[in-house]
Amino acid sequence: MSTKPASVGRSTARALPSQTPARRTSKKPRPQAVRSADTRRRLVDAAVACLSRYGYSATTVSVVARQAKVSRGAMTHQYPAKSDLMVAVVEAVYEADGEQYRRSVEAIPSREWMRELPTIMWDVISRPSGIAVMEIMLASRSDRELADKLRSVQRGIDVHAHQWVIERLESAGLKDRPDGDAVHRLFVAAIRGLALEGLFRRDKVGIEKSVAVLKEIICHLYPGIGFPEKP
Amino acid sequence: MSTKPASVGRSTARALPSQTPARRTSKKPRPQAVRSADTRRRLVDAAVACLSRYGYSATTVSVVARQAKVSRGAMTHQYPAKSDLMVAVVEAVYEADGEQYRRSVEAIPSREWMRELPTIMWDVISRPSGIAVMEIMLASRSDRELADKLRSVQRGIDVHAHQWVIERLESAGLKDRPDGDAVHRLFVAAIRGLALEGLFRRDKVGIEKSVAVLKEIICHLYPGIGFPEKP
DNA sequence: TACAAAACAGAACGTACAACTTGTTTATTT
DNA sequence: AAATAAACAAGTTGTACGTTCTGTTTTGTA
Repeated sequence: MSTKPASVGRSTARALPSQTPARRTSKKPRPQAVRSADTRRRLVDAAVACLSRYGYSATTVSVVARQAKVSRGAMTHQYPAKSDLMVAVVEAVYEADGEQYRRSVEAIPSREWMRELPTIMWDVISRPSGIAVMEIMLASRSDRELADKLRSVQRGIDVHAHQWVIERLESAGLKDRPDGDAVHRLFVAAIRGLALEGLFRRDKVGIEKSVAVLKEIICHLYPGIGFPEKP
Repeated sequence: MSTKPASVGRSTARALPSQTPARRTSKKPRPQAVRSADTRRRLVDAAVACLSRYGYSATTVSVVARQAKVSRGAMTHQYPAKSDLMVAVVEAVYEADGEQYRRSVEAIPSREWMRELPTIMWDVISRPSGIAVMEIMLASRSDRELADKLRSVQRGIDVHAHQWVIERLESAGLKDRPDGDAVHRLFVAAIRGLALEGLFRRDKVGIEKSVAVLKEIICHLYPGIGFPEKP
């Protein structure tokens, strides 16, 4: 019989080691805009770290708050629901990724950047932030609320990425292939897959060899850019 | 204060719609071996379906049991812990995958199978069972118990796969590249990545185009197999 | 037929989690 | 300086989950 709910003990539920949030000593008042931005940034950074290291379901709000040295209350104030934090992560990562792409390409002699594209993509996608976004995407499959909030963010991101490559190609005097979108999607997928495998192998060298194969392949697919010289 | 555990209601916890397990009417006794195998097979099949559709954390033991039309008791008898079921899934999938590879290659004229390898790999890896295994691997990152149980299963699987390709190559009179392992890893990664993307796009055609690019690439990397003729 | 063991059924338990709630401190505005 | 609002802190609650437990039915064996 159990129509009456049993008295369930939760006596050990509050076992967090009483992390003391970093206490300020300075007397100068910090503007609210700064405080908010700082709290949010720390939460997003901590979330990326947890997601990339432990995966989505192990990334609980409590763990993120502790890692970020932010109280649960502050966290709830900035991101009322867990999904809000995850959306913030995706937004921040995409922004940072775009910046990183731009800087990487600018740092390379004009005609050679295409050959280095696989390495550039690897550097961006295999980062913890890349893994974090992948985890969030996977999790959104079983979380309608998260999926809905992500929909608006995700819209148009991949389109821009390929468009950007096309412009770069043209400014180098090269024509894109008719199936250029398929090639681009394939490269992203390949590097995502390699990054995934990297989560389970400490063998970095083997994966770097696969990225090198990608560089050879891109020279086959776009003969105009020439083969990479052996150093 | 809360040293005394609060009386927490769980009155709505057993809200499952009272799924009646399929009741037998036949009088002939079924051997235990058959009953066990049937229960296990149904649980594994249901787990694969849930994993591929909803992801790991949404694949709860209750959901799997209901989907499999198996009682929770029967489930616990066969697979005491959730991780045991997941290990069974991985074992079953790998076995089925190997069988599928063998059959696919045998169904193709000897010198052409290499050109079709991307399609063959796509057919195997992008199946629900392939997605399910990926989900389990990802989940094992934050579940030491699952990771430990998987370690013994996973050992030596990828090695066998590449070894198998090498043998096939040699029996066709072709020599593998010195970086053949990197190529193989790259192809698996690419198809995994494409399969992942397929979870979020209904655009099957676009992904098929990417697989077609893979076929072109493999002909570049192994010139001996010739280019695929346009039909 | 008797008895043991496997397979099954489902309720009960403890816990971890996200969300909610209440109270306190710090910054901004008037 | 007073009032208001933002930021923060932490305790509380409901619930979903994996596991464990107790009891029942079916199959195998002596």
